[in-house]
Amino acid sequence: MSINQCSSSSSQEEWLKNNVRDETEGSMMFGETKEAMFEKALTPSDVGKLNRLVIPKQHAEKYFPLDSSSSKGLLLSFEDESGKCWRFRYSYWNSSQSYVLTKGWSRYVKDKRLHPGDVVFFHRHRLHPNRFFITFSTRHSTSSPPGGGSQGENERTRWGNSTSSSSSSSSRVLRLFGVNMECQPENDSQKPSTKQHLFYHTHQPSLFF
Amino acid sequence: MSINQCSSSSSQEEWLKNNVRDETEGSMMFGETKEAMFEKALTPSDVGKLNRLVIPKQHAEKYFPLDSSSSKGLLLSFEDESGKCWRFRYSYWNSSQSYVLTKGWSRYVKDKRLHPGDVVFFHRHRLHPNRFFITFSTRHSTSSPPGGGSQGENERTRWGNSTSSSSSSSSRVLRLFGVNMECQPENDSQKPSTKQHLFYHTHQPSLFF
DNA sequence: TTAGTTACCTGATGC
DNA sequence: TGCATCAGGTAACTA
Repeated sequence: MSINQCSSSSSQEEWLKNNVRDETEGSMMFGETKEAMFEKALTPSDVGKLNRLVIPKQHAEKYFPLDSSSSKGLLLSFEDESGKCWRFRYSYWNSSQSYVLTKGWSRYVKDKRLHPGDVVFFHRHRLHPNRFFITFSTRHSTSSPPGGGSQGENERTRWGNSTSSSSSSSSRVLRLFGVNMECQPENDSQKPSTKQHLFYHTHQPSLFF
Repeated sequence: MSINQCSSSSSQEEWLKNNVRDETEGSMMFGETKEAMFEKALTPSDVGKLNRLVIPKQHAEKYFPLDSSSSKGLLLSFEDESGKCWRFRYSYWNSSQSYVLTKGWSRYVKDKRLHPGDVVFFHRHRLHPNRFFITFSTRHSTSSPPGGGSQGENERTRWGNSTSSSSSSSSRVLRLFGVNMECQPENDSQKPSTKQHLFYHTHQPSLFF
């Protein structure tokens, strides 16, 4: 049913090569392999109980077009900074005239501890445009998680209070890390151990492009 | 499409004979004619806006098995305490791995004024296992309906606060009455005039087995 | 337009 | 513990 699939055949070496960092400031260059599609500053609804991410229409129609054969929605796969595969149901809601990621999205939000104001980035492979990538940056990086659960501490981009749903020019960042190239068949295995609602702490470095 | 049909050919006498009461306490005996299948204490969702009854999987698979030819669901018919026929759509929801009664269920809930904690009983005919019966008991029987609409006043079983979805041992009850053996083609004719939410009043004796 | 119906989805829970 | 179940939801279609 899904057109794109997270590749599970790539060697770790290949993946590292593909993800070599590029620190060109103010651009969305990713060496030769990745191309930025768009990013979105997360709204409270995007990380709340609605379990869905609204994708700005302009980007959705450009990068994830739905034709009549996929009017019921698609299953899209995205690799995260560790190479892990996340599958999201993608569809169009007639009632709100919006494109959304639904099933699977809430698991991602929880796993990454995303909060309003955090930004998610969507990229694709230059040579294989159906191979997608997702990463994020946290809005604030000064506070720490109470349990010391932080897995990294790189300071990164600062984001203003803008609530605009997308932008494509203020990105810096770009780092390397994370190595597991396995592609889990499903993402059910990662549940956060607590249900704390501590906003705006940095949880992961999440820097990889 | 429906396999079972409420019988409309039985004489009233036959029906009365079949429903002779059996007051054996603590058992689910029903004379010679009816066999208890299962019962369920209704949850708020079972009587709320979701318009569906979740049937515990063990009972569903035992008594209402769905094969490939009925994967789209079945129309099941049940006779109530008055001999009236109720038809419910019965199907399996892949997403939640649950068996449910959908279409028709909300009409039954409204007609019988069912509330959370009330218990519905499902039985079948010993000699004709495709002939099903449904009845219920109210959780509390001390208060009266506001409009004085009670059609009977037999005190019955008391139910604890158990929220377990099913049980098969705590039943007493068993009475006789009600006589109409006609099987209405559809149940659209009985809509309650109000949407009151007065919990736990006894509405009907609903005792007939 | 609304209510009813179908078919999705998810968190909590218990084993 | 992971997994199966189910109570409680949502979105879309339709009459």
